[in-house]
Amino acid sequence: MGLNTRKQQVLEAIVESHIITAEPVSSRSIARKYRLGVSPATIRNEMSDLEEMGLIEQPHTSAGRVPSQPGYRYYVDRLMKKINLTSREERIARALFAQKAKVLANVIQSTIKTVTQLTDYLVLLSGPQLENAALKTIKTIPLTPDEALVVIVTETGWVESKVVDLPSGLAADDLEYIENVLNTYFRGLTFPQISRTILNNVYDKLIKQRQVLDRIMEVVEALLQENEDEVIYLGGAQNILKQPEYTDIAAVRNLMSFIEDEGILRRILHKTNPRKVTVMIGREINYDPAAGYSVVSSVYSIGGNVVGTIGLLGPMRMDYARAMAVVEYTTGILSDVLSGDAFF
Amino acid sequence: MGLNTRKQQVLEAIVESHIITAEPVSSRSIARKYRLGVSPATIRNEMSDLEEMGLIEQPHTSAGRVPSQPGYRYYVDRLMKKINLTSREERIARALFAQKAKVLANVIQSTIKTVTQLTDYLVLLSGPQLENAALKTIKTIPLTPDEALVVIVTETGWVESKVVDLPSGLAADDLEYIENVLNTYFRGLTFPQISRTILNNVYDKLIKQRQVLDRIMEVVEALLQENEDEVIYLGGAQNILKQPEYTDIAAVRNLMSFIEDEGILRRILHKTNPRKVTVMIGREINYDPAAGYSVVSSVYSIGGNVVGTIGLLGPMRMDYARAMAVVEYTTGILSDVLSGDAFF
DNA sequence: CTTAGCACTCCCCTAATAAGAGTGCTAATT
DNA sequence: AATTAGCACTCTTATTAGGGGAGTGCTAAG
Repeated sequence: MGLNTRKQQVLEAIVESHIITAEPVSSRSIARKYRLGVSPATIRNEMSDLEEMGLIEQPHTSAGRVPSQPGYRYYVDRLMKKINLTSREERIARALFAQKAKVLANVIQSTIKTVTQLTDYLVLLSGPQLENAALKTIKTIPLTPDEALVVIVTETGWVESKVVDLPSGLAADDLEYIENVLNTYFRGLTFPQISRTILNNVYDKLIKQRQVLDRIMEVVEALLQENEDEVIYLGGAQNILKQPEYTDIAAVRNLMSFIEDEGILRRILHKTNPRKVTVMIGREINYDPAAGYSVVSSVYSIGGNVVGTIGLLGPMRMDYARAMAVVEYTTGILSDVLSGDAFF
Repeated sequence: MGLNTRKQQVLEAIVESHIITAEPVSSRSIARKYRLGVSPATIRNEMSDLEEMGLIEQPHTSAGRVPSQPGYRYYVDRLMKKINLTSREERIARALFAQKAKVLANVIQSTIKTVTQLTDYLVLLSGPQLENAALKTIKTIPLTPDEALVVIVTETGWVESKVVDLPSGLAADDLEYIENVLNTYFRGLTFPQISRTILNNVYDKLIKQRQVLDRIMEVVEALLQENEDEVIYLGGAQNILKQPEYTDIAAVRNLMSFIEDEGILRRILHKTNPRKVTVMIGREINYDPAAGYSVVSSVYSIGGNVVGTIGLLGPMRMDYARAMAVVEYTTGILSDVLSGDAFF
């Protein structure tokens, strides 16, 4: 779509104005606020052309224009200038990640908190997945005669724990012995490697304690499983009520009902391009109830391996430049924190 | 307030009808649905009296009547019949608690999930607090040269963990030695006992590793602190949109803004009577923005010690009987689970 | 004491009207 | 040939007015 300079300027003005005001944009307001050096009548002619091209549309005969989904797409791809967070905002974001603890729940919580402070959109957070992390230590802590806590530590400093049931009549020594064997055989391996290949090997050494081992492997697998199922965490639901499109309850309900479907959210986040910040606009999301929304997302990684995604969901009228800056920056520091290259 | 039988019947009819319909109740609808054997005119006379007593009120001259805050109070205290959950509902609730793991995050999550499934109100959950739990084991797991995971297990099977920074140049032996000393001295004591009395004692034994000990005690105290600050967890925010009073966005915003203030929620839950299910109606909450809401709450305990509260927040027009049954039942099984008397 | 009957009040829905914003077209201007 | 001033036209939104209806309060009769 080859647009001459002025058409581009008009489209840009319409998108940016509508992002701010959430109202249809009139020719006169463009002439006033963006000095294009032409009269409203000229702008009206350009608008008429842009509408014919499908880049903008008119809510009704005598209203201003609103960007269409292709219009936003054109804007994001060709007109929008990339922005960065202010150094103050970057400081806020870094401060929230300053904790060293890499317990899943903590990291998720601070990430969501950070991102909700930086935007008024709904935050979608997937992962992090342990799949590619190498095991460092497995520890067991007896709790009761028939329960023990299994703690798993990865090379990347990731800590997960879970309570397991033990078969009755298990000596304390047994547990310790198992722990030793597991540590010897599994150290340095990733979880898929553990569960797929070496398992039989270890079973031989531990025939006596097979039942316990089974339980512990169940835990390891459960942890993996959780990550394959990839729970999606949500945040900022209050925030999004600040957006003017959610002034009637029907819109809120519609939003709520569709974000309750985790499967959909997962599918949406999975469409994120691992190599750059991804923007999905309206129908591009490919899911009817989400037609009025957009998602800006970016992956984060541990030591180069993608482990999760941060997404921002908002109305199509999103501040794309800002949303992109936020997810880019937060996935960046999250990757650093998780990879252990923290710069604090 | 001595009400004759018929006045009580009329009040009961008004409250129960309004709880169901959310609309003002007319004399005629009472005569039709509740067979009191009198005409609407007679009921109107009674209503007039009830209004004079302040138990019901009229939104406007030609509307039916709506219960007032004292009216709900009278109903809850004197008219309402206590109900129980159906056995099917009880099964649902128990199933969700069937997991053995007593990791804080898990218990909180299943509790909230359970209660949101049983009601359409907002769920407030405080605690559980470790304050009164006796220590069973402290374990340390080295992660990196300068970080370790500290795991604390209580006699009640409670597990908490946190990552601590270590001073540089600490030998692995040191950590193990500290662990031993701590376990020897602290086993069986509650956290307040630990931090208040014995501390100096242990310090003598561990002069060499004082720095590490300081760090570990910081963690113990942080855990206590967290519980003194008593985080309030929320659930069911979507649920409450089902209530007809929240069909306009202003009501939703009002609700949202006041539940964002954790201090208030904490104060409200703290007013729960530890010996029975507590109902706070409208202005009884003693907080202006909450004047239109009610809270039904009940505490739960570990081995007889109160450790937390479950509350349901909804419009004044709440189904009190049901809400009371829900919090009573869930705090009951929660106490059992936490005290280790699980009956599964 | 109860109740039928009726006037009265107030809400809520609908239709009608006015005001306003913005366009599209035409004709004049550069 | 492109731009623009001017104006008629359209559609929305806000306001007002009126009718219908629900429900009460009062009065007088049972």
